[in-house]
Amino acid sequence: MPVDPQPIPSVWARPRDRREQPSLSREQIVSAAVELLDTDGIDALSMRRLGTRLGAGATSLYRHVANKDELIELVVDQVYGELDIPVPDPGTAPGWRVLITRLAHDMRALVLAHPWIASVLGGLGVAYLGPNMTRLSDRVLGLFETAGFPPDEADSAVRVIFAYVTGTTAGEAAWLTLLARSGQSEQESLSGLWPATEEAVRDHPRLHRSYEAARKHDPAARRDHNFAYGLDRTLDGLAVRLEQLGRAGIPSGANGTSGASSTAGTHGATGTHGATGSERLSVPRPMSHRTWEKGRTG
Amino acid sequence: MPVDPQPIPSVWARPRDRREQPSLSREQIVSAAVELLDTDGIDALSMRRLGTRLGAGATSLYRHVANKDELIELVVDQVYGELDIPVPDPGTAPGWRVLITRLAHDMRALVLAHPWIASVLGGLGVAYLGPNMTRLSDRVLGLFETAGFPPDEADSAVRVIFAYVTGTTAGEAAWLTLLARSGQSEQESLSGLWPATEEAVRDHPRLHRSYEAARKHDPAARRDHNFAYGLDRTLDGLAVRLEQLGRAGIPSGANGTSGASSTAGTHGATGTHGATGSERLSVPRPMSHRTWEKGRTG
DNA sequence: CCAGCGATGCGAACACTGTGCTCATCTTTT
DNA sequence: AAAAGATGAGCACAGTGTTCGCATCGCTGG
Repeated sequence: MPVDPQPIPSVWARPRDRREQPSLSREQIVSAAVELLDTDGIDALSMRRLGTRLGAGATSLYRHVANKDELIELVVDQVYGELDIPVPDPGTAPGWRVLITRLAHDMRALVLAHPWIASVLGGLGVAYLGPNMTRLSDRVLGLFETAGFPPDEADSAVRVIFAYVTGTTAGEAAWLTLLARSGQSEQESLSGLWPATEEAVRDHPRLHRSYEAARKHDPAARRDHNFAYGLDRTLDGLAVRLEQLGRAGIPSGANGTSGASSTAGTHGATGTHGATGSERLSVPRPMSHRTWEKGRTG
Repeated sequence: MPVDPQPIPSVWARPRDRREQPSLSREQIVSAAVELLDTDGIDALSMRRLGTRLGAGATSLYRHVANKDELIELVVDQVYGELDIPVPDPGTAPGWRVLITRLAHDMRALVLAHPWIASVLGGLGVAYLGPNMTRLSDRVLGLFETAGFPPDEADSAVRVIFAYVTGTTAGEAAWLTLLARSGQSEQESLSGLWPATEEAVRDHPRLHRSYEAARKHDPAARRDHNFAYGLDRTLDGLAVRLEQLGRAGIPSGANGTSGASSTAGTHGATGTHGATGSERLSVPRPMSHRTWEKGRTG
């Protein structure tokens, strides 16, 4: 139910207070919040608990932070600030692929070190205008541009790896959170879940075999492997595109090495391409599902 | 603070009641919950509201559902049930790429139709043993296997596109939720956010230019394009791998066409990433940043 | 030096939340 | 018909985010 129009609330849109460093600063609050989140998880973050943790009353925090949502925006940006981002150094040794690989692994490590981020990423606006997030985006954008992506496409490329990393790590983080809550080891938990798993995959032979095979390996190592595997595939895909672009900017048509690649390099129009007959797929087609008439409010 | 070991709670691990269809059934509850979520969003889902919506008392629901978390597990699986999954039909017309593309677009449409899923995906366990989720996984697994992936690798391949799709759509869904809450159109919201955006990207010329360029296009079309672009890149990457596999099952090493592709085809060890010496990155390492010593209030 | 004043901290209060406990009612089985 | 068990609902409890009004602190101007 759409309310009457009002500007979207965001920390970064709201002007800061005049006073820069009062006795209890915004920075202290978000740092304490991160600490609390890291030690006790997302459910433990309440304004009251955070207040007492700071030796302050619960409601005092509202002098420095408008909302709990706003606090979380700040907290997320602070955590992203822990990343050191590879600078695009044109011409010198480490290629874009190495740098992006390193960054992706660092981002994963970051999320796994603060698993509560997973619970929060999907709930908060994507308007990530925080200073650390913008810095990250800008640098990676530059990295892709020096790698050879035209400026308007580099943005799309950045989104691809960000999507992959957050998609994978969100699932991992959720699992790790569940694990921490149960107090069991990863092996123990999986063993405890095994009967239910076996029951659930009874009618799905392929999945059953997959789970069975996975059972024989160390879970953490398996997650590491899966992440690296998917990252390599994604980077392969970007490399293919880069190769296409390198061949004198031919946007579509004859593909030399890989499978059919469809999307054109510019916005707005879908690409025409080889003989796979999937041109409509580059653009959202109206889904033929009963899902549609249900929820579309706007 | 690990609690003493206790089995991980999951709906699918708990035995169902003997009684199959009582007057107020579990199915009714989750259907009503989906309805409530679709119309009023995630914040509107409370047990009391859901109860009154069903003409029942609030606490009556606990006879059929153990938790709110459990309810959400059920709700998510029900929504995933709306997907019709392409069956792997070996030899016949539509190739794996077309089928996966269609499925990915369907999954995106599904999440966008139920944007609250984004708020919930990261918070809930990955132990998706729900019947619809297992069915989906099994079919897609089969699809990749018939495409040419060896069984132990197909699982990793499935994860790649799932990660990409959920990663992208989670961000989109969060944005759409924010939008719906504000009651503005996408254009209006972006315009209202523009001053803050310009301020935030002031010191980041590349990002600034990117935002500026994006401003000239229809936001929804841009999101569509970005999704299709990333999906094509991801599929390109998988196609490359498939090609490698096709060349007589060389698991790693000599790459013919694309950039360095490294990960070995088997589980158990993380891939060696060329000469970067980044093996420590596969495991969460403590970050070395200024963020750390800040919040030490004690 | 002191008055003033805005910025800050905080207790009480409000409208909610998820959920355990208890008891009445209803359905099914013996 | 009687016994047994499943189901619905009210009450209560411990929390939650957030607002409001009041007390207090530190700094500024006279």
